[in-house]
Amino acid sequence: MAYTLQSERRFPCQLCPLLRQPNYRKFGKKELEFVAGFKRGELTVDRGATVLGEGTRNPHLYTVLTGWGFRYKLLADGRRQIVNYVLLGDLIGLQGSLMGEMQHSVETLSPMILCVFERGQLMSLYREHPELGYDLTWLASREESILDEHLLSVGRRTAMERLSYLIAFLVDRARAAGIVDGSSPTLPITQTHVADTLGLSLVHTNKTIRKLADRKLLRWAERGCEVIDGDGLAQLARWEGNREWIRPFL
Amino acid sequence: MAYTLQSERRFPCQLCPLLRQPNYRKFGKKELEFVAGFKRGELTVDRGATVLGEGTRNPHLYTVLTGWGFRYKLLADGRRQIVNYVLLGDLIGLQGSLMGEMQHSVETLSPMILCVFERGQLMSLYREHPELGYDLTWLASREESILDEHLLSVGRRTAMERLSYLIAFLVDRARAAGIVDGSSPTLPITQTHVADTLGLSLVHTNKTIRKLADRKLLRWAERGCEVIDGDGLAQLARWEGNREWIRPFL
DNA sequence: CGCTTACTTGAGTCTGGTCAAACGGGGTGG
DNA sequence: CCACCCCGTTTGACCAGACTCAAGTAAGCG
Repeated sequence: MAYTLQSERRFPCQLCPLLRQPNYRKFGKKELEFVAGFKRGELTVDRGATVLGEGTRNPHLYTVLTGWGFRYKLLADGRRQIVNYVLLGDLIGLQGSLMGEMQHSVETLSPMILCVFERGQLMSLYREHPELGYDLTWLASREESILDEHLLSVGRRTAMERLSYLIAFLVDRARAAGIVDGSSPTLPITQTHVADTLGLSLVHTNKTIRKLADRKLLRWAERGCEVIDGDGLAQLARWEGNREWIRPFL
Repeated sequence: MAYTLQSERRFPCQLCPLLRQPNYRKFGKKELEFVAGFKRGELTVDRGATVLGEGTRNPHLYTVLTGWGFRYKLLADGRRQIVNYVLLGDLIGLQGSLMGEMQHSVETLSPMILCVFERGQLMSLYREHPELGYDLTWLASREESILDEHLLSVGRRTAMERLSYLIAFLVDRARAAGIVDGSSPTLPITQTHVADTLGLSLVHTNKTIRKLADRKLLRWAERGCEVIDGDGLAQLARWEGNREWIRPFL
């Protein structure tokens, strides 16, 4: 696992790739300057690296600039539950910054570049740029509503519905983030990740995936899920979809 | 279902019962004045009333002054998932205020008195009192970390562990809110609520409750759960407990 | 070439679901 | 005052969705 903290920047804020995404909100000049000053550097990590660990106190906050990752919690005996995924523009470590200690871990699914911020400066953000403070609450609130939906899924949907929901959800987010192309986007996850997200065993997850593959709603590739019919999946899960037009980020 | 919006106030902010709770943070004088100005009135609702409905746009935000309630989501065919409970000092409707439309509903478990705020004035809160804005993010972030734990529970714990966790969790929150007394506090929930929280059927929930009752960890009363050994329950669930010292509120 | 990771598949088991019925308490209309 | 009903709880019988165990294949890598 290689961690690289760069002082020279591949993505100075003024050229931040997030600014070019159509459904990511724009910054005012002053805000952009403030955020640029807030930024401490960039962190590059390999696939499979742990960005933040449960129980730790990390002095940093991160925004995802490229790549995929996931948040999870463990029980003492190793049972794992993935609670959500992180991608372009998502903020990592806010919960730890506010409550002191991380209550979950974050691991990458692909190589990832992160924008690094200083925890300690958070309060000055609220003081000097109330709109950015509002945006942070917005992000936390959005996470909350995603978790509500996941909980509904794991608690009350059948295995088939859960799987359909998850894949539809992920492809929806990837589309909103503008990081997938064309008609059959591919998600960089393994069946083990799917199982640990849905609260199912690996074997049963595999059998459920086969059924959806037989129905031509998706195809399973090496280390990834190729989504053939996202709408069909959403429908099967009775899921309304994320209706999200413009989102903030830091 | 009776809804009563009172203009005369039983709880003027200066005498807010929340100010007397030891683990609820104190307000500065200016903040208190601001919040008092932010307050629009009080709402009194019966047990079983719906405070906020999924899909609606309510111009208000609420803080719980007395009583218990729960947040839930429904699937089209009526399957219900309770995602969390609300009690003293919890903010209801923030998600809807930020994202426009409520993505979940809130129903009461007991008569409830709520403090009513105006959605539209939220931004001025961030501008005039950055610390309060920070506190809102804190609250959203805490909700997020509770949901993470619930997800872990529903996804990866066994029926017995889930039940133990839920009861330990609720009694912990009630204690932190200072709304339960003595050694065997009683939670105002039915077995149907428990089932819909844990993602189990009512029948199986009942059988699991019987087992814990046989082990003398709890006793089931009329419409409620009397908790005999909260620590034993937490241990059985392998749950660490909420370590929360001081919390904010509005 | 051997090792590891990811995916598959079959067989047998078990946790938890469904169906059905019954009980007790509280409220209500006759 | 009583009969009835509804709600919440309880229990038994049976069923099934999901789990565990086990084994095997294919691809990628040092």
